[in-house]
Amino acid sequence: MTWVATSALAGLQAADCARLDRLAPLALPADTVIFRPGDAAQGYAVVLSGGVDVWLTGASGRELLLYSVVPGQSCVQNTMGLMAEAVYTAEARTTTETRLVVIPRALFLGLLDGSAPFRTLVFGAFADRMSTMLRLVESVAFTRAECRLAARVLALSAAGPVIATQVELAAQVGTAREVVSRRLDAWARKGWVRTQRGQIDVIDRAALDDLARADGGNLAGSGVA
Amino acid sequence: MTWVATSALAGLQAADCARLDRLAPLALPADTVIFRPGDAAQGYAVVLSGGVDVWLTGASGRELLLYSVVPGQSCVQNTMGLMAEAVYTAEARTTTETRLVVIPRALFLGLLDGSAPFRTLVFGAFADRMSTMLRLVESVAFTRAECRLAARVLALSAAGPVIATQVELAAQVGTAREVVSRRLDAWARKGWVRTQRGQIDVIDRAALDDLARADGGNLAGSGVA
DNA sequence: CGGTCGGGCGTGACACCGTCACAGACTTGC
DNA sequence: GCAAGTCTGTGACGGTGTCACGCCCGACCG
Repeated sequence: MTWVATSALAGLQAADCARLDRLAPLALPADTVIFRPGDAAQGYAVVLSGGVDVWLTGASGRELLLYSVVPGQSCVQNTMGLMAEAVYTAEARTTTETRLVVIPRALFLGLLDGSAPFRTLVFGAFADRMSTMLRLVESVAFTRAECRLAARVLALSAAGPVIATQVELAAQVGTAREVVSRRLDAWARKGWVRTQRGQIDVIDRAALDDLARADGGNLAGSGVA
Repeated sequence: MTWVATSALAGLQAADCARLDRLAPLALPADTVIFRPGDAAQGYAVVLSGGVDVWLTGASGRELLLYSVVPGQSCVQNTMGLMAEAVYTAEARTTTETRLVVIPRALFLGLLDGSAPFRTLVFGAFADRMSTMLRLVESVAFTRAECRLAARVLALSAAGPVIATQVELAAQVGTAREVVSRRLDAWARKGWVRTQRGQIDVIDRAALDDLARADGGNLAGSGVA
């Protein structure tokens, strides 16, 4: 039952693995809040199975999906908090039933000092997240909501029809529900999708893909030119 | 002339300091491009004097100031590149005459492995940047351009009148020049600022501060309510 | 079976924003 | 003083965020 052996931490030295294996994984139901803005970091969380979404919430209540943590990954927000005494500014919620291990602060810092492979892992994860955040800034700052929505719908449609309400989609791409409603309606009129309550069937994948790829900066202009 | 002694790296062990001191600082004129999107990271850059701004450029050519590197700090983009083999997605330019030291990849990785204080420094810097990026996402995603502009103008006005063109201000807050023009004009009509070509005098600091603090999410609504 | 309630959805109004196009004003260099 | 380049103002227009409102559907209940 050693969880370490099947995780990304399997490459560590035997002694370190043994220490980690003494930690008991947590089993959390879907939609559990793991931390909220203002909480202090307790430890380094590694997701073993399930999934965790990390959200940013604006003053007006609008939300934006920062990133999704999949099994094997950990949460940057944790890392930040442990390294720089910072406080969470985002909220993390499980998306499904999730098992995760929390490496306590002291053990985490000890491993960072003593284990080169662990350092590589943590640094790499951190750097990856940073690069994700950069792309996020880019898309939010320079891309139209319609393009972000198209990209999101495409991503969600990988496994059959998209099961999501407009409110959920709006939060995921950081826009308002009304915008989702109007865009979906426009796509449906063009025959790109079929919409029902809580579900979207993608019909013309290529059309949505074009939209998602479009810089989004000057679609208005490109229509004219 | 040992630059290390006067830098943030002064706390390292003597042997490491000596190794670092063998590196020759670079002197760069203002407005020099240090790296561009697509470049591979060469080393870990530490700014000794002057300043470096890091910009994101959208497909439409619009720009957004990601962060400013001040003396003593280093550039995350470098760190990312060194740790995760990533390439730059942003552009860095000196703002004034700048002295900086580039720690080559090998030496950087060696220090990371061997020196706990160096690790603390690098991790801390990285975590700080991450937190800056989070705030940036938040402001770009949830705050109106007018509020971001107010905040920026206030920040720049700390040392007397703001010397900047509308194009520069627009890039710094990630909006279009025309928006800057219209907002400044509106503020001027309310008596909050006085504008000249390339210069802005802040008159009513409190008014701008209110604007900058406003969530920006629902100012339209608050005017009505 | 009708009624109520709540969540999901559509839509009009309106202000803000990004883009394009263009014109006037100022600076600089000759 | 003139020309070129830069900085700035402005109108038009479509996309976006917010508010307000009403409809539809499923669930639950008497």
